[in-house]
Amino acid sequence: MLDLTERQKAILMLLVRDYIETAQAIGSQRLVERYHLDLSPATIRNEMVNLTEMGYLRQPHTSAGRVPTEDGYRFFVAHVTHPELPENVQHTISHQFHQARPEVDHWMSLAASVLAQQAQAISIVTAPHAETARFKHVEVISTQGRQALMVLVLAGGEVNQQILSLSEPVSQERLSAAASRLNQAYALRTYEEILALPPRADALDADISALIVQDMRRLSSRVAGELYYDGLTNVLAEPEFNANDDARRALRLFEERGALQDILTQTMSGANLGGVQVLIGGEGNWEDLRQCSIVLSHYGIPGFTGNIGILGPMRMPYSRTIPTVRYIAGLLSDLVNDTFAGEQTQ
Amino acid sequence: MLDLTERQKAILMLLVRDYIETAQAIGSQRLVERYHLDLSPATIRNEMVNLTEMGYLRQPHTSAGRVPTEDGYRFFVAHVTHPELPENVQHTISHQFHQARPEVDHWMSLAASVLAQQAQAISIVTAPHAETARFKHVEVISTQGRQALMVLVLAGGEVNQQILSLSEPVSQERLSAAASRLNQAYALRTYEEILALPPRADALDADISALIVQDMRRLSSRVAGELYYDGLTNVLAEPEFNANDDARRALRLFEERGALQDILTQTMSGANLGGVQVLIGGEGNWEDLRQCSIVLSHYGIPGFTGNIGILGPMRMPYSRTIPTVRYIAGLLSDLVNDTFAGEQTQ
DNA sequence: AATTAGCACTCGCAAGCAGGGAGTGCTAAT
DNA sequence: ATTAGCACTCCCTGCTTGCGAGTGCTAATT
Repeated sequence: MLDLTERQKAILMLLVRDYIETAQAIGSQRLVERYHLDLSPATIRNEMVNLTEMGYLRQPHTSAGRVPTEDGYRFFVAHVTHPELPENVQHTISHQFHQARPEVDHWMSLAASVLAQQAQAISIVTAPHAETARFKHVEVISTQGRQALMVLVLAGGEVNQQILSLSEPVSQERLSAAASRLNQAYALRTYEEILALPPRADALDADISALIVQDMRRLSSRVAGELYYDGLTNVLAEPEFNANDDARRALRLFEERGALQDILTQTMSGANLGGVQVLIGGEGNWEDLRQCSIVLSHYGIPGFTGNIGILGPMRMPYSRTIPTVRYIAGLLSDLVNDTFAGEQTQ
Repeated sequence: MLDLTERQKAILMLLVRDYIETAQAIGSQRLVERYHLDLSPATIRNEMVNLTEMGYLRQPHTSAGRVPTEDGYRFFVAHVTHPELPENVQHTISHQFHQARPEVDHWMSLAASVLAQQAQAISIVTAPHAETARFKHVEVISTQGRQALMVLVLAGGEVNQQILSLSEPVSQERLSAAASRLNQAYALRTYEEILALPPRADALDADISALIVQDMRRLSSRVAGELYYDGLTNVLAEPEFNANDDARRALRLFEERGALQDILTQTMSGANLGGVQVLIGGEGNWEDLRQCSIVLSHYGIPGFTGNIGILGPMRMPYSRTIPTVRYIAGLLSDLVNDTFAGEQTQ
């Protein structure tokens, strides 16, 4: 990447651009014609040989045009200018967006749906997730006999419900009283802080408390909130995924959510809030993504963030996708900021 | 369907069975050989002509074997015996199932995943949903400034969270007091009953109350609880969906959840609790499902039910799928019964 | 020394064609 | 009523062929 001449760079950029548009191997003559280059095809060919040797291009077969390699795409993404999204697109998106009902999960699925539609690919959105879970509120509701439903709300609005099996039937009054005592005692504490407190004297309180701690521990260990996605069918239309079981393997990521968690963690670990990360061809780590790219960004406020991104074919219109992801991430950040900022900085 | 001779019926059943296994047009000779019929291929051919005229079979092209029509599948499903699931499969399933964590949403996604894996198709599960929403509990949690998070719990355990924008900042104490008053006043009422009560005197109470009613109205109008599904990639492996955009159209149903709601409503409206409904080829109503079949069942207890089912190619091993759906529906019913039965009958 | 024209060569792809095979419908014999 | 026999249909496969886009190399040009 260091030793590319200006001309090589120009050729590479044009070629990748053209290939992204047309999905066909690009030949020297075609390149000269489409972009009115002041060079002969033969010269282009010589440079193509160089670029191929350097690993930026490859030939699907002898006597075919050139196609970008993963490194070729990486170079392209690193050097292409990502324009601001056009005004009218920004308006369309923000308009769709402000029709959201005031439920957090509706925001998320709306963001997923708008992004999928804009990018014509699979969108990935995770709900905002607090880095350290803090207790906000618990409610225990008797359902029948020894069963009760525990609703645990964390600071930041994550809600978790769970069935609680008691050793004997307990009245709603006693359950409410216990919840109220715990609310008092645990307000805004982490599960570690709760564990450090003296154990609850009352047996019922202790049971509920144990479940709270177990729940909070599990939520703390998660790296992201609930997953939303949309646009699966967009990607099935792409030529590289037709009749190809690479597509199946990539889609299976969504069914084994663990894998996706891994990817999110590893990719976003070093990223700062505004930055968009691009993961091309699985980067050698994820075999199932060999044909795919992922464009990912954080959103939110420090300590309370989610992820938003796109999964599509490696041949993806990055110069459009990246600004789109960035723009919608910005909208979500604003939303989180308006709604939750106070709580985290208290 | 009335006027089929025993022999015609036997031929039709065998042919459908064979086609489901092999996905290839079935010829007369093949049928005789595989099933050692005591008839000549010519006789079979004559009967095939009849069955074709009656609309149970068709030829992909002249001089090819026969393939079932939608009516052919319907006949098959109506007349095939659905054996009990083998003991060991039952054990496997119920074992996987009892490892569920005690959260309702985990049950649902586990059911979806187990079913998808067993049937090698797309599973559909909706969370249990009360026919009439009854208020159980509300909690209002201040987040920052004028924003608050309202958590509404319905009898039956459906939980809904929503952002509440107040006209001015309100302390957590006042919010809790208001919630407590409303909990007292609205316990186990429907939204119609709440509307019939005298309006709340306090302005804050009235605001929250309005949101509760709005939320409950929306939840009441829904026909099913939250949707879970799994196994999308199973179906992409089927030959009829390769490089075929019918597959895309069918999968898009999951992204436009409205369509799926329609299907659930219309299909299950008349069905009783144990009964499994089979929807073949979209039944003429859903163009997008022309190539697909859906096997659906209710589960739950009267007044508090969900749906569970399978979407797969029309060429589906019904005699396995149907018992599997039935069995898992039974498991879910037991679970709902154990956890929530008391509440609904109170 | 860099660029380019010229050219032989490679290889995928589509079209065309032949042969085989599975399966059919019809007719006549059983 | 059933079946053997048979001509016919049509898909599928493999093979050949020609075409075209594109390459790499060499020698000429600037």
